[in-house]
Amino acid sequence: MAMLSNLDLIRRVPLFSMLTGEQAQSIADGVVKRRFRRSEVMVEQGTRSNALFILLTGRARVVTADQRGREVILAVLQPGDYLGEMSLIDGEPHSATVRAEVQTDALVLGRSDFSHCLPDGNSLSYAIMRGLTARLRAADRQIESLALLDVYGRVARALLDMSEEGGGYRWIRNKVSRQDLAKVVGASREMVSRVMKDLEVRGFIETQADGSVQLKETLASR
Amino acid sequence: MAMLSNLDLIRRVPLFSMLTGEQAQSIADGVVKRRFRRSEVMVEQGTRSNALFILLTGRARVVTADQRGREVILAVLQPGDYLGEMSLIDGEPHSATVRAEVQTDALVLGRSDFSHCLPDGNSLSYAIMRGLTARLRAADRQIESLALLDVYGRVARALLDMSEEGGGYRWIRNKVSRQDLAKVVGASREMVSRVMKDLEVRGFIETQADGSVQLKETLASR
DNA sequence: TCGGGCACGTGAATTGCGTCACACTCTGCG
DNA sequence: CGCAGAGTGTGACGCAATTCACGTGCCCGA
Repeated sequence: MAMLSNLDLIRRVPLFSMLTGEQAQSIADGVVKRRFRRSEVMVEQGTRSNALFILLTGRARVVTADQRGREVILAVLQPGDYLGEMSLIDGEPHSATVRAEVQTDALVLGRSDFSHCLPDGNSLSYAIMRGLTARLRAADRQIESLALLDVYGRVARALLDMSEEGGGYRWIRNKVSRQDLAKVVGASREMVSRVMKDLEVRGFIETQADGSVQLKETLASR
Repeated sequence: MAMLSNLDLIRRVPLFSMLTGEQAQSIADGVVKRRFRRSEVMVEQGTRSNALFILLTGRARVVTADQRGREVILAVLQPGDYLGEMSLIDGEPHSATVRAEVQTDALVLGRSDFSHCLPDGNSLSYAIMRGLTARLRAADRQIESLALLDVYGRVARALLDMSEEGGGYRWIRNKVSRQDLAKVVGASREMVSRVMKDLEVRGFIETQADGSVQLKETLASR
């Protein structure tokens, strides 16, 4: 490809197709082009890179992995796709790792340049965006659970997710039926029953008389 | 609860907490309060309701179900949570059904009132919002697959999702390794191998010499 | 008050799927 | 050219999890 100015590059990106000339120029001034080698990590789960990456060429893979190294592919990004926006919107660390599958070029747009394209920090639409990214993070986590964990692990994780802090312990206040829990973790009612009995016998959880459940510290480990 | 004006109600909703008095009043004028009975359907998968619902009291459950009626619970909504925004943002039908678990009151905000709180239709932030909702739809669908389908079904669905129209057939152009496909559908490499061989033998798919794959019409049925 | 849902426990039979082990075919590269 | 490494087919085996078939307690409305 011939040597192109940043402005020319931006004009080829669908994400920016609606910008006026002035806006496009402003983006162009803030943008840097960067090349990633095959299998190079573009952003890493758990870290922050404070930038938006827009793929120009190549291909990248969004993955999460458990501690044993087993991977789940959440998405494959093509030229025109972008990444890193969730972390910019809510300020949390990246929820997944992105690795270049082949040599790929990307535009890098820093946090400050990106954020003055966003709606006002306390507007309704910004609140909606935050809500969407929160749900997307939860959804990706759920996909990982379903793909990598057995019913034991999924039930334990679901219990942790539903619980809230209170008096030094984690609690689940409103009683959840095992039937419904089964529909959350994608397992049979009977299996959830057996797993929860087991968790109780082993002392990981304790259901009170009023139906609420107390979670022991040790549950998080498994 | 005492009889409250719309404006008072809105002031209690976190989603609207940042609005100025003027903006809040404008929302208050456009909003209607509606009561749903226990187990009443608030929005139905596949339809459009062109409104944003904000829970005031009660509880609602977001579910998808397959044709055999087996359900997956994607989320449980509490007072302050909202629903219907994805359909308003991208104009597509609802991707899930929401049912009230108990009697619940909700504010209903019509499309037109909602949309002039959104960023300009052709702004960058709006493009980002569309991108987020698209990924959320895909993620929810993937959760449903993992929870309800066996490896056969998940592989078939993944192939359909990756394919694109071309010359009367659906095609997958860039060769996908079975190894990677396994990481997408959450199964073992060996199992994906066996399934794909089976799909080939039964005439659902046909891999060409160049590595691309042709999908037969009949695949969609299974 | 009684009966009929509805959520729940539990055992036994069944199976889908992961794991292991091994042989085979490519492709790129020294 | 030949070797190494990566992706792949395939059978055997074991186990995790669904399915089926019960019996149980409980709440609620007639």
